Amino acid sequence: MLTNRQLLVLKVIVDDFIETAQPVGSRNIAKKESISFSPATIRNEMADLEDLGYLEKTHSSSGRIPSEKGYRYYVDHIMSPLKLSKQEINQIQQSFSDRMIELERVMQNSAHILSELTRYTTLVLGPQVYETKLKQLQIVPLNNQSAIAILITDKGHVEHRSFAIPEELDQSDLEKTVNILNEKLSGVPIVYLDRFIETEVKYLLKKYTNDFHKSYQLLNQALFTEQPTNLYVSGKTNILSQPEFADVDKIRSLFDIMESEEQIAPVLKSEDEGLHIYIGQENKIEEMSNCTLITTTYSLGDNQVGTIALLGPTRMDYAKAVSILDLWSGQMSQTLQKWFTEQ
Amino acid sequence: MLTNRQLLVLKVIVDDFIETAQPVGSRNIAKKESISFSPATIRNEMADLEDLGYLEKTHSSSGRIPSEKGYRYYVDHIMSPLKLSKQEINQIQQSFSDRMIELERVMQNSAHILSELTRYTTLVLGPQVYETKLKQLQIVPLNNQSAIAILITDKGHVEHRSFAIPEELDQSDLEKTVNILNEKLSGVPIVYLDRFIETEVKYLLKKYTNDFHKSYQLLNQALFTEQPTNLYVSGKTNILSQPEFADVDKIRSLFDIMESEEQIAPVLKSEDEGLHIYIGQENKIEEMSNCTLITTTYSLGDNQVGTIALLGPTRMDYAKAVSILDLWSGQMSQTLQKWFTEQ
DNA sequence: GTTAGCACTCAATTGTTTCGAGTGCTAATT
DNA sequence: AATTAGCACTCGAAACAATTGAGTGCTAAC
Repeated sequence: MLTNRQLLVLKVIVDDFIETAQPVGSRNIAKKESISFSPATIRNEMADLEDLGYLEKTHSSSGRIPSEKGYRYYVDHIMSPLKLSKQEINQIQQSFSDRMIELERVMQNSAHILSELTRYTTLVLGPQVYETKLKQLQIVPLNNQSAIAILITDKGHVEHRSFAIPEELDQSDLEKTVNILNEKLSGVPIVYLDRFIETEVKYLLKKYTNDFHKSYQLLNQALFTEQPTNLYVSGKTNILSQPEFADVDKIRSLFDIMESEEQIAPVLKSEDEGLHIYIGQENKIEEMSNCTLITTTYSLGDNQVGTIALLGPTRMDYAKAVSILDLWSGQMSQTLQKWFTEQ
Repeated sequence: MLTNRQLLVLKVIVDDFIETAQPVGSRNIAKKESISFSPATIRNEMADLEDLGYLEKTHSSSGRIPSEKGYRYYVDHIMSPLKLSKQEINQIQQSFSDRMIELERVMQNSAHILSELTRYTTLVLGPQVYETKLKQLQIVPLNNQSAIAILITDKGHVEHRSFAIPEELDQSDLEKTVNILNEKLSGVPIVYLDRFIETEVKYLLKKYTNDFHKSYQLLNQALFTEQPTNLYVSGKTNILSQPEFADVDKIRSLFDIMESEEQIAPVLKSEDEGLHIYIGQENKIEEMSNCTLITTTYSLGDNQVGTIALLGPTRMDYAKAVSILDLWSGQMSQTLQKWFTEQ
């Protein structure tokens, strides 16, 4: 257990290093208002903190920098949430106040604003639309081999996928299946699609089509191919202005990661509810091992529906990042709630 | 006018510098097989070429590097197209041989393969679908204020846009307009949409709706808002492995450009038919001033429908890049032709 | 016209020195 | 017993000099 003074010293060092990116020396610490003891005392404390693993030296006679364990302790026990400025709060709130026609646009916009405010990279995983209803389903055959399925939800989300029409499905069956789907599936909440198809649609297909199996296959191709990810990223280049990324190789590997949804999306998807901080090596992706990822989820009612994250150097302004994410996720959840109950 | 020997020297220097990224000295040139005269002679020629502006020195006793004018001359008068390897040709051809359900996927795939082959950044501006027909138009009202328009072309391209429904448009007019549009516009070639609306649709709207103006406004909102750009970019990080981009600031500004479609798309859109090479300062975008952009167009029949481009350092492998672009654009045009006439 | 020869240039590398911010330890002070 | 002053020591960073070598331009010989 750390003494109060050790706590104070650790806090000052982390705060200073977050600001300046330079190792912090005892003399500089002693100059701070909050510090009332001499450099020598601080040196002793620092030596202890280093022994305990909270601090590191870059070389034998340098000042100290926080270790990952130090950041972890800071985040868990020391840091207090930052009070955001009115302006910052306003900006975040405004990203919700625009007339939201499409959820997509809100997401993109939010990502943009958060990356501007924090100067870190923002990743938003769009909502899993549990409660949205299928406003309309359209299957449009393009020719004999292929067709396009278009799903429109009542919240303005449009999704389309092309797929191959099963061979040997005859023309009349195709038409019938398409008609049945188009007619029957409108207005069905997405989560119930499975069940609804089981109970209502299957029976119709059996009744009206010649080759039930082929028709059913068509249906599955149209509705249940690939789960689309909806990841919005903004401020990718922000991370370039951080001094820890002066090295082109690091930049390259990090960018390659950020470019590929397939690698990032699963990480965000697997998040538990609430706010999580992954410091350095704690990240599951190796290329992020000198970054910190802060994630938080947002929800609709009791359902967690999406994730938002900030990616920056381990020397991140944790207090600010956390405050901003908290504010956003609260606002987002609230807005979703309002939006989904209003009409 | 350059002598043959000057031509040869210039060619050797450009080729060597493209390969090594190092200033080329007279001794090294003399060692090449194609060179049968001494370093001293070469030095004289190089001095002349420098006076003429085709070569530069990085400092007073360094070897020479090509100037932008030198590259320009090389590209215009010296370079001969590179014969591609069978493997390279195969890879490009294969990107067309997959069963093309969606044009989008072909584009994305092509961009990927070209960036792999060249190690430069590939930019593809998708086809302006002159000849495609509207397979289906759907306007789906979400609520009283907003609706979504979905356009599906017969080539599987899906486009959607949300828009606000004009206020005070009464319910019955809305329904009627939507019905008329949905019914009448299917199968109409995109280029004729304007005309078709003038001749066929306007008259129907006038006849069946109460407030023609509002309905007509609705139609315009649905069909003619923002022209969506369809830009596919691949291999953005390739450029990071070029030694000329060791500097983080340059990287940053270039990446910021590449992130924003709004800045890139117009450049590609404005291209004249055929192959164009923009070396360094010739680029319209300042941040690209130490890059070369090679663009070429592809076409359907006589109509130029899209553009593809490679972005790399000025020290680019011009011969290879040009050969690859030529091959691709030929294949693409051919494929489009086949595809649009076959059914 | 070509080339050998030579003095000259300059970036890059290496080694040396100096500087200063910082440490750890010990002894004096509170 | 805790704190602090004092001091020797460490080490990176910056400044400077010396060395090296790849390259040039020029002149004179071939």
